[in-house]
Order: sequence, then structure tokens, then C-alpha cells
Amino acid sequence: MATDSSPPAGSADPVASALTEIMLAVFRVNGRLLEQGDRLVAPLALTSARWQVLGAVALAGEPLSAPQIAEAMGVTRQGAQKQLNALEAAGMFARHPNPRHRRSPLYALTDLGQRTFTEAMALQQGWATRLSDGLQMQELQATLRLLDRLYERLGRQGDTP
Amino acid sequence: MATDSSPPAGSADPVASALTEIMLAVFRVNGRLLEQGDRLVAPLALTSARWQVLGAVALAGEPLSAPQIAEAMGVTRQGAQKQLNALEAAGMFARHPNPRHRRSPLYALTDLGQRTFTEAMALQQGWATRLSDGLQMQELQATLRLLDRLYERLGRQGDTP
DNA sequence: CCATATATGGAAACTGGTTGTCAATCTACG
DNA sequence: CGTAGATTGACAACCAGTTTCCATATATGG
Repeated sequence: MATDSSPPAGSADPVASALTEIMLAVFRVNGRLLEQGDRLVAPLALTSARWQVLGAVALAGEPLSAPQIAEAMGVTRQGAQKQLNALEAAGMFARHPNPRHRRSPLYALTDLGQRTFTEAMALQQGWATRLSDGLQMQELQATLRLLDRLYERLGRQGDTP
Repeated sequence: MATDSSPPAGSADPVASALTEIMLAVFRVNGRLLEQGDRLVAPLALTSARWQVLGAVALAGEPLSAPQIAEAMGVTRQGAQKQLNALEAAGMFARHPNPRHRRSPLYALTDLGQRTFTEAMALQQGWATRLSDGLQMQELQATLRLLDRLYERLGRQGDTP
């Protein structure tokens, strides 16, 4: 536990206080998801970050350039590039010539990369099934809706600097 | 947006798929919360991490040692120490002799540290109020409950290595 | 009283991400 | 054409956190 920090949270506005508690809950859950996600795919020589890169290209269904992968992942170009370089060294990606840009290769999954991603998906499926046991579809959907609304609001707020 | 990665998510078990989407939503929301939290307290020369250290000591109400602060924050001893060193250099913490351990000082908020934390709390209050406008108390509570349940499950699962 | 075990701080290396700079490439406009 | 601006990859510096290793302080037990 430990990640308490539970602030007074009850100064005045109870709705704001509830939201503050949700923020803290998101931090806690995020931490554990990353931790267990890493553990889940460690046997495949993957981390959560690299798994996500595989996913971006696998779901696109075609080779992508580094900037395209970065955009799909929601990280910076350089951040994605780091993982791409590592995954290429690990034999999960191969560079293909990019007809549209000489210096910017397209990254394609190798057989190993494709196989690894498929295995990771299977692991994830099992994990989510185990984890969701006994949860109500309705409450899951309600939570997802609220998180999405929150995400949208957080986006708009930050887009006006 | 961009952080799509929306996986097939519909292989078989719809509840597991919904949970998978919640996981992805948690990642997205977490990212934006950190981003905006940093922005929120930047005028106070704080980051989210340092704000959290101030909070740990402020809420304890008494000087704490580095390991105690680390435990309160849910991070490692060395991680907390890094921020403590930085905050001491910034004049927000002062070391006091620890009667119980010569090498392990107690860290106390200076006036500046106390003032800064109070201001950060005020900013956070306003932020949460703005962000929660129009949200229903009931849905916030339902979401908080689900996230807490999820956190608990994630904890138990990982505690058995 | 001493010996071993544990707690602690410090430093370094690592992960994953960011920003910034530079040079090379592309693109678009004049 | 040709040049100005936007993309892009490589590299370096940084933030936040982790693990690991070492040296010292403290605690416990013989």
C-alpha cells in the first residue's frame, strides 16, 4: 500500500474531493498495471513499452515509420525510436526501404516479432479474463465512460497554453 | 489523442475486453494527469514528484527520515532521497539531527516548504473543482470503487512470487 | 564486549520517457 | 528550378524512478 498521501480531500466541494481521490487511484492502478504487465511479458523478452511498439505495428497491419509508430503510441518520436532500435537489435523488427523518405525506413515485424506479439496477446487475454472475474459489465462500462470523459477534459484544458 | 492501440479487444470474453479498454484508459488518463499536474505546480518551482514529497512530510506533521518518506510515498528509499536532496538544495527542507540515527537526518519543512505546499494544495483544489464540473457524484464514487477493487486485485496477484 | 545482521546514505548503471540541437532529406511555394 | 520550411534520425542532456553495490551506523545475540 503505502502510496497513501491521501490528502485532506474534503475542504469543501465533495465532488472535487471525489475526483481527487480518483486521480490518486489512477496513479496507484497505473503503477500496478505497468508492474504486472512487465512481469506478464517478461518470459517473451518483452517489456510493456516494447510490447506496445509491437502492438502499434501489428494492429496497423503494415510497416510503419518511426514517427508513425510514435504517434500511434502517443509518445515522442525519439521515445519510440529508442524502443525500435532495441527491438530491431532483438530481431523482432526489420527495416525496409521507405519509398517516400530515404532516411526514414519502415519498420516491419519479423516472424519472431509477429510470433512474440501473438503470444503476448494470448497472455494478456488470460490476464484480463482472470482479473475481470466477477466484475459487472455495467460498472466496467460506466468506469470506462468516466475515464474517457476525464481524458477528454484533460486534453482540452492542456491544449490552450 | 493518438494513443489508440485499441486492440481487437473482442476475442471472446466481453467483460475481459472491457477491462482491457479500462487498462488502456488508465494509461492515457495517468499520462495527462502527470503532465497537467507538473504544469499546475511549475509556477511554484515544483514537479509532481516533489510536491508529493512535501505532502508526505506536511501530512505527517513532523520531521521524517528519508526511509520513512519513501515508505509513505510508495517509492524506494533512493528515489525519495533524490528528491529530498533536490528539495533541500531548493531551501524547502532542512535537515535536523536524528537522535535515533547519526547518519540518517530528519527532514523538516522550512517556512518556504510549508508555504509552497499550502499554495500547491490551493492550486490542486481549484484544478479538481474545475475538472469535476458537471460530473455526477454517483458516477465518481462508482468509478472510485471499481478502481480500488482493481488495485486490490492487482496487488494480491503480484504478491505471490 | 564483540560479532554478526540489518538499516542507511551515496554512487553508479539501467529503463522509459522528455526536450533540444544538428544535419540530412523532403515538400511546397515562388 | 531553387530556396524556405517542415520531417526525420542521431545524439546528448535531463527527469523520475529502479536495482545493485559499497561503506558506515545501529541493533541484536552470543
